[in-house]
Amino acid sequence: MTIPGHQHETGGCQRVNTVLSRIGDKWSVQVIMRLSTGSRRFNELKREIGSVSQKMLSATLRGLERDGFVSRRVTPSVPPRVDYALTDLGHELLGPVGALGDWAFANIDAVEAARAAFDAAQAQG
Amino acid sequence: MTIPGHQHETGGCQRVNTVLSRIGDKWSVQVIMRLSTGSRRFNELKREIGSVSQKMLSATLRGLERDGFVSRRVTPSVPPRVDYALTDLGHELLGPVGALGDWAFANIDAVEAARAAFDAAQAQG
DNA sequence: TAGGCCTGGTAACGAAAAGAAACCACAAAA
DNA sequence: TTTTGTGGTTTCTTTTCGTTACCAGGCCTA
Repeated sequence: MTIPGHQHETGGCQRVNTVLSRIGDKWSVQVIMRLSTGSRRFNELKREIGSVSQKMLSATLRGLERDGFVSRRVTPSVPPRVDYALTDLGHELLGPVGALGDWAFANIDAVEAARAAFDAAQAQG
Repeated sequence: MTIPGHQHETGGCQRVNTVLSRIGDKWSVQVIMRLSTGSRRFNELKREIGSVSQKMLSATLRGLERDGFVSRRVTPSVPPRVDYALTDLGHELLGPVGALGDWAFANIDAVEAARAAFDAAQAQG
């Protein structure tokens, strides 16, 4: 399979998917977008995002760190201080992710209208 | 929060996330990419993707249909024939999704190297 | 005529992941 | 002395995922 205008084909999708699944994770996107304006501490991120649990935030940050998108800097004070920031790779990722976010933002009304129409058709049908 | 170079801010993220989470789903991306070259029947998609279960494929297609990205056309023959195709909105979505896929494809080596380095550091530390 | 295959799904069940809440050590503040 | 805050981990519950079996109903084969 070849996607028109895009150079990769299906064979590479297994490896690419491991990257896309990270980006698709809602917590990862939230974290990346917030770190785009500067580094944050663990609880700063938690407070800003609000609805994320500590467990999922730490797992998300570890995943992003493992993939090389986020750096983790520990200051061994009391209480301990941990700062997270985007790496260069993370900043590059911000380009296509931001474009997707902008598209979603621009088309959210169309999507929500489609949802409402679908739900109405289901309820009536 | 304002993302540099992007016009949306955090307040809209709840609604936008409902769109991004759909894109993040690996089955949705697979389906969208395969439908980019033309319409497919249910079992054509199932055979091409290979690893997807019927349950998840039907759930994915219903979600994409609900969001207005995919159209579903039923031909009441025996056996019944159901064709799925991208809508105009689905084709538009292909742009930013393809860009993200290209970025992931171009940077997969960097990501995998970061993963290997992280795993090695964990095993040794 | 009995059995198996094809279609596009749905129902039931076990496994895996996500989410909520409690707990940790330690120090500063109240 | 009780509370607050740090960055998590552990435990338990709920939600989701994946596998398997099953459906109708006409086709083909033996």
